[in-house]
Amino acid sequence: MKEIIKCPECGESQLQRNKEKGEVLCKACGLVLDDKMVDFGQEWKEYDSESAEKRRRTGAPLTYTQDDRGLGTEIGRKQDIYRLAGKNKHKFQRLRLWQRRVSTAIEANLRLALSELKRISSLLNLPNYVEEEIARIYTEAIHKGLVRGHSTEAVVSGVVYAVLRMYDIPRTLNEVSEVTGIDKKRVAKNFKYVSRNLNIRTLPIDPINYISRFASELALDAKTQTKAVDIVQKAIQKEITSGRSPKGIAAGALYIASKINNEKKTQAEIAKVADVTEVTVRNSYKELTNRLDFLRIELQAAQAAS
DNA sequence: AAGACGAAAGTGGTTGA
DNA sequence: TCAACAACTTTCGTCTT
Repeated sequence: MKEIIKCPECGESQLQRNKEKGEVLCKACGLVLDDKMVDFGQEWKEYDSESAEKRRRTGAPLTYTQDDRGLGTEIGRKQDIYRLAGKNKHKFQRLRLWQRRVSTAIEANLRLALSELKRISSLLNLPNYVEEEIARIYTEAIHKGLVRGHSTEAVVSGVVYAVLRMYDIPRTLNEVSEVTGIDKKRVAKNFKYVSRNLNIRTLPIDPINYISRFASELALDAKTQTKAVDIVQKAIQKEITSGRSPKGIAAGALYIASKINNEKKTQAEIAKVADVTEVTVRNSYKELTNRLDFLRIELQAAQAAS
């Protein structure tokens, strides 16, 4: 699947689709062309042979986002049934009985969880296949009895965040908390809970994942964004980043980059989109400039030029 | 007046005895 | 399990532009 469009910023044609983030970005200059893009091509991806095996199918798509996997039909309630003529009445009663048998607690819970998920994923602009993955993992969770004794919504929020982390989708805990209505701490708790019990491994967040999103929210030039990425990479090499919040690092790098490229944003503006305080931006900024010599030089040069 | 800076005190999470 | 600890937040006063 190759792109033939050229980047409007630098003319290079090395565009890269980033399905996870719903973005298209230019490899050369880092410009984000479309960050609300969702859903291209197949809705699932083969990550390993095992999950691919599970999801490969023919015929009507089997989907995890509907509790009966898209194959079922609701059978009407009693009042409706008794209005039917004799012959049909009997038939429908039998069907309803059958449906009641398969309507276990699990399915009822799934139904609730999945309608919640639908709401969440549309608010977060998640690609289809991510929604599917969340549904799949929640289904797994419920079959392992992880939901018992826990609030459905809370577990869903944990699974949502876990999948976002698995796929490097830069959404913060706060954002998940906001759309789910679950307290931030509980989201984090449930994230750990499901990760532990389902053996989901997640790496620490790479600050670079946040940069393109923050930069486009601030309407920063592509050059600034590239610069910020560069700064973060150097910072990682020097091991300045470990133990620090990735959001803070990304924010600090963006602040410096914007200063260097003469399109300075205030600490407050950056703090706002990065979802950290000004103080954190400040500390990160200070730490980065202290430890990375070339930044001091470039900042001085920028100041002299203006 | 707005922005940047930093001190002080409080919070929640991690770590190591 | 508890205490020490580092990072982050909130608040606020003071400098700088």
